[in-house]
Amino acid sequence: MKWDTLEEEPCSLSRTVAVVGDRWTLLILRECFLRVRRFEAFQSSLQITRHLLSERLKKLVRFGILRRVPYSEAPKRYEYILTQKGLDLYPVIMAMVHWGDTHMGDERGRPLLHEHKSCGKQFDPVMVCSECGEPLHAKQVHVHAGPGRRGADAA
Amino acid sequence: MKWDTLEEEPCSLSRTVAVVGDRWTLLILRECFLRVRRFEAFQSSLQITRHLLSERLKKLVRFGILRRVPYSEAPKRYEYILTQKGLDLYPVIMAMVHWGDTHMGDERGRPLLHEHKSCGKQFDPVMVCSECGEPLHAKQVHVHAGPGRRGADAA
DNA sequence: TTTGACAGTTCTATTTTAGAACTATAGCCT
DNA sequence: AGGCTATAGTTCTAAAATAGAACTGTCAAA
Repeated sequence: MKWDTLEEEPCSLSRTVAVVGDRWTLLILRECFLRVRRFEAFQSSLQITRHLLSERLKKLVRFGILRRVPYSEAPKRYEYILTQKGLDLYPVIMAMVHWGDTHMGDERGRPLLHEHKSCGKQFDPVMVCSECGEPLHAKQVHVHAGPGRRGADAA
Repeated sequence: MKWDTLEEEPCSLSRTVAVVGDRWTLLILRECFLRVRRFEAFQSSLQITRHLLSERLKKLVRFGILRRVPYSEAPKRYEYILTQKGLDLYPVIMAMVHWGDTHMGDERGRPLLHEHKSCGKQFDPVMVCSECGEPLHAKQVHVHAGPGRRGADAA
């Protein structure tokens, strides 16, 4: 498959996967949510090659997930900050973290704990229905074609 | 990075990414949630090479996300069915779908609509705090090290 | 006995990624 | 002035993963 055309498929998952569906991009986003913003900081905490880091950051900027903001004029230096579009990826990251906590843990317990500032408690993320507020389960969901769907492939 | 060691890192995101953090795996899981179960069905709807499909299915079985269940004795044929561990990935997939709907849509509207059987309405997935029920936003969450964390890297 | 469906495996060519070295700008120290 | 360090990249080659196509094996139906 040509991954550049994936983002044009009539499937929202494909389009998302085209942008954030690779290992390094997801790990870079994790760092972003942990307030990492600079090239060297990403590089040293992830051990990603500088080449790939450079490329992934460019891609995230191109898709409007990160903004490249100057923080020094001489020499010109930039840092990478999540846009609203990027912040909106939080549920994706948290859903993955929670799955990892639940199914990939070891005897030592969770690597990270999350505290909700609003209520002060340690929490888990729960995905609910926007209409009735009940937790979502795959079997309770019926999928049907929407307006953005041509006949072709499953989406 | 050796991706085989990623699953042992003290970070739940890394561990999840090690298993489902590539393009094809995520697309295969989409098909699973759309009730696709057989090799030929995955292959023809995804246009994935048979080689990679075979490999990814094996990996998903190895990690306990899919079960390989015989549906014909002669000739021996199998289908791939989500386990509970696999079903638990639903929030990950739905979070990605929702982000795609929100940020990667085109003028034609959504490719797919989701109806919640429990309440009968078309819905969006919303991620909320398990303790107070409020929608989660990155800025309202404070992260701190848990018991499964050694000093080393960000997680 | 030939065709077709299904579930893979095997092969080569292309693309991506890893790993290391290199470039460029500028501040700071002596 | 000359050299060291910090930051943010780029460039190069080798190794690994993926694409694309062909092949294998089992069995049923025509």
